[in-house]
Amino acid sequence: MTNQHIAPISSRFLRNRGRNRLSAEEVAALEVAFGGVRAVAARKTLIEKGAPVHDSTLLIEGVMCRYLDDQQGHRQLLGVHIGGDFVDLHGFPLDRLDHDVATLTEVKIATIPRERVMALIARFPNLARVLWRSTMLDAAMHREWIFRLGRLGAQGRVAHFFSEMETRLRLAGLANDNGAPLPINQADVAEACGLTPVHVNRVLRILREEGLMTFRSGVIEIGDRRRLQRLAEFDDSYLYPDTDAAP
Amino acid sequence: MTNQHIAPISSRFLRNRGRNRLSAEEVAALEVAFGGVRAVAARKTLIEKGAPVHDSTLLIEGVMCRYLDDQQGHRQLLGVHIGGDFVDLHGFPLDRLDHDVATLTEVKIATIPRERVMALIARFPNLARVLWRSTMLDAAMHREWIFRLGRLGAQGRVAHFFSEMETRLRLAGLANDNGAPLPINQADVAEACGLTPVHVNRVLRILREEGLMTFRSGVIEIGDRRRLQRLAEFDDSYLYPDTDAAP
DNA sequence: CGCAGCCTTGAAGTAAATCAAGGATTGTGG
DNA sequence: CCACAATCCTTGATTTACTTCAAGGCTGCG
Repeated sequence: MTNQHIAPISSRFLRNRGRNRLSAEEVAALEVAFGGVRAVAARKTLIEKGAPVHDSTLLIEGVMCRYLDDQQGHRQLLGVHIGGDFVDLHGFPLDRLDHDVATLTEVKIATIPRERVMALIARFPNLARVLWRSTMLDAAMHREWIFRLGRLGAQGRVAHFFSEMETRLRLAGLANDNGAPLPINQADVAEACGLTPVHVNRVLRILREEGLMTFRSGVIEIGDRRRLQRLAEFDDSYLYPDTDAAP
Repeated sequence: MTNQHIAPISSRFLRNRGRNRLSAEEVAALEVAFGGVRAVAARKTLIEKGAPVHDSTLLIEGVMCRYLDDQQGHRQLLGVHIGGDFVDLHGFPLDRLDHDVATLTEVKIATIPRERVMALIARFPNLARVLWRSTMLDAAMHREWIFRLGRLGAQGRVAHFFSEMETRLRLAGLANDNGAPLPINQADVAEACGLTPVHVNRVLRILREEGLMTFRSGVIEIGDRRRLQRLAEFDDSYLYPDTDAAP
């Protein structure tokens, strides 16, 4: 099923998060609800904590993140988003956001005004379920991040982070034979894993020397998936790959 | 507004998570959808990871938790639930659960069969939004737990955990002048905060000696809320207290 | 060429884990 | 009502993983 022609904006969402769950009519209604596609530079905060939610933002291309700052201004990443993810859909039922949303790379995004989301889900109850489900997938990832930070050591955390990202990129159809492209730096990984950049660097060296994986120039390459996932205590079922992804 | 008479099962949910957002008709429909109230002993796993979701469970009284096990069987708590919380509503759009759900104390619960939830939200789109919103509040708490584990030291983590629980208990109308009752032990706190029980004990002693708070016999007492919240970097806005709680 | 951003490595310091032992509290059966 | 067990809490000594501080080396780009 190629949605690319009939749904240029939402095709990756459909593949990544909503596959086989929307009718042609629903896809068409969703597609026309978006405003135009917009480009945003890397390292820009798009939405500030506390801001009222007027739109929902779909990430089409690039990498974004959500984060909370601590008192010294150090970030804790709460999630990393890739093409096909809604980055602030959870703000729709909550009215305002409880954290910041920023770009990590240059991105292309499209937005839907809040009222149009309201109208869409009133007209298509099934679409409401698909959108709810998408926010629940983010919540499932949140839970796994809690596990990662609460129970794993530095090597496990980094291994888990990259296991998740590589799996998601693959499920979204964004990985290829050369690896999975994730153009972020070691400091970003540190902010995701609750570690210092220095220590992430040391951990990456160990993982590289052990042949488990490499992360160089923004590309993830898995060397030994089995051992990497054992170290990470990683089980992809929380990404619901069987019910949600490309075949 | 006292829902206790007209909605004996869902009254605390309404107060805690859905206040002023449901019509009398919606409340009545929700109330009759529940099966009977059931008691469960302390420290029982109610729902296992991977289990298909046939019902949604509302916690009426007592304390429950969600958790993931690591390879040595040590738990990481993902959330703690009090009266008025749905403990597995997120499983409704996801079909199966990605973690375990267990009781920490004796509890009273009520369940709604999945099909009835489907029928209810088809009939009352507003109820769908209120339920979605409730799951989004859990996600907001997840995010704060990620921050807690990723950016705070042991004292901050424990202070943050108890700040959250005390606030939630108060918003749910479950706290009183003697403090906020949370009948769990230090090992549970350790599993929530990603620490060892020994270290939680040491941290609690410091917090007690500094006059910030005490936690004894399952009761939280806040000594100096301002300083506790500064230590915890705690800001209650993620609990949406203005829009959601008792007046 | 020279600068900026990012990565890498070393040495010293520290927060929390681990290991170990006892003490308090609650509940229970004689 | 007391003996005893079970559970939970408390404290000390040692070890360890990660941070912090510091410096230098790549790589790509204007």
